[in-house]
Amino acid sequence: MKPFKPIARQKASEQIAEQIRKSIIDGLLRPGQRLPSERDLAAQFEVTRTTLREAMKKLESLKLVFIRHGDRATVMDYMRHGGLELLGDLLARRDRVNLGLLENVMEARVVIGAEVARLAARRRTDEDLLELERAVEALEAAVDDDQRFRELEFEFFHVLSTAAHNLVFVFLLNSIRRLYRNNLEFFAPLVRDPAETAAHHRRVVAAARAQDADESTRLARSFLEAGLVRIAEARRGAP
Amino acid sequence: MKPFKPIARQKASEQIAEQIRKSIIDGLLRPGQRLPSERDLAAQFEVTRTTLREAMKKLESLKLVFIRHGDRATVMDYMRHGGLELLGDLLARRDRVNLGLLENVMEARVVIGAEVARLAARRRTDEDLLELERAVEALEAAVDDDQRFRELEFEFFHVLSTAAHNLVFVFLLNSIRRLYRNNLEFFAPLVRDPAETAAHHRRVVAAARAQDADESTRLARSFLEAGLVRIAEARRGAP
DNA sequence: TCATCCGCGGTGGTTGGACCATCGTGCCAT
DNA sequence: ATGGCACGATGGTCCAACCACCGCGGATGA
Repeated sequence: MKPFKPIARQKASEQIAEQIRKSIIDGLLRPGQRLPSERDLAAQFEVTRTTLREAMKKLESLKLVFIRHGDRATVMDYMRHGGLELLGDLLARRDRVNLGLLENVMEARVVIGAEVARLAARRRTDEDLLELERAVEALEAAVDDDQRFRELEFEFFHVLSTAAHNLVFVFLLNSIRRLYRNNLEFFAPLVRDPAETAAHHRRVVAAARAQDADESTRLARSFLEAGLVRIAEARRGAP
Repeated sequence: MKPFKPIARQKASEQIAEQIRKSIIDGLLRPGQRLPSERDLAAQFEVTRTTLREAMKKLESLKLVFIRHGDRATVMDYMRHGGLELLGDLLARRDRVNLGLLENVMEARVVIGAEVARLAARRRTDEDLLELERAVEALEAAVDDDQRFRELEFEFFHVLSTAAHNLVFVFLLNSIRRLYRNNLEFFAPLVRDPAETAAHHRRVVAAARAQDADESTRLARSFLEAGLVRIAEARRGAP
């Protein structure tokens, strides 16, 4: 199908940020530890301070380092300050941790998805309902194109979270979606028959139409829990 | 007690990022719209490109703009790509939205907190239990110092999420904690009697000790739902 | 005529070097 | 002992130039 994938052009500052990020996540750089000065680091990486600084700003926004004018950067404890953006990095490590983490993601997805389905059924406006219909119809029309189907399923979840009228869940699902997109290989066990999936989502929309919150919750929960089980099985299958 | 609070020194790049960020969030800059070139923007803000660029990188990491080498930055749709970091900005707007958003946050907090309590009761190791005891004891010892009590309660939640052995919830609560810390005024309705709070958390620890997941969930849920009610009441009280 | 190639202007990415602002420290005067 | 000051280290900003990439339109050739 698509034997080639786009090459990853990476900016110098990105590469530097990545090196330091890995060092922190792998524990080589410990919380509280102070990094060398920007001038020193720039010399070590053989780039200008400008470029080095861009990398540092990135790490700062990930809450991996704390930067203060007049003092050197110090490593932060990402277990206490890190956000969901770190999941991608943690997932990509090829050791034992990642499969368990994958299960963790699905675990969270279950409770979040169930709640979103509940709220959507309870709060959806007529307009939301139209959007849901539209989204699920698009889904049904794309059962033969895996890649397109996947994108449309993302779209469906977004519409659903919008119908739930809770921005927190919208943003939460944005983060999870990004994680999913960037790590399709890992989430492969989740894919199931598109037609079956579309039929399920159709039932969720029906529950939303009927404003049946309990049914909507139940549907979403069972669907997502099935995914969790698949991930867990895949984990035990190849640990 | 503490009549003075630290002044907020703000870097030029921060101020610029903030201006653009607000323009995007307020809808003045719409998704898909292309920003002026870095050179133009730098001239408009009367700073160097270096500084302007730092601001742009910040916006990029917030998923508010998309930057590509050789082309101008384009505004992204934060409803589709934004993460939890945006909640702070959305909350701070003084119009009607923020109180509803506050309720949304607590709503999410309820389901997340309940699940964390459930998992913690089920998975806590003996070591986790020791940490929980330690955390709740520290809490009980600080019932007279509101500020310290608040910090220790954050610590308790962190320990609890660690005991749940699911990194997703750890990071999730990190984000919520940051939001809470940066917007204490808004969350004021949540504060209740420290002794009462400590007693409740003590019961959660007891449930974790007994590995009684249902009881743990019930406790956390009722506690957090009470908070949600307070927020909702405050909203109706002063809309 | 049409498709391909190529160059050019606009734009983000990087460089090098200078200067400003802030922090911590230790010396000094009071 | 206390407060003020000078100094060195370090992050923040400035400046000017050049490199790398994108889009497009005109030149080229079948």
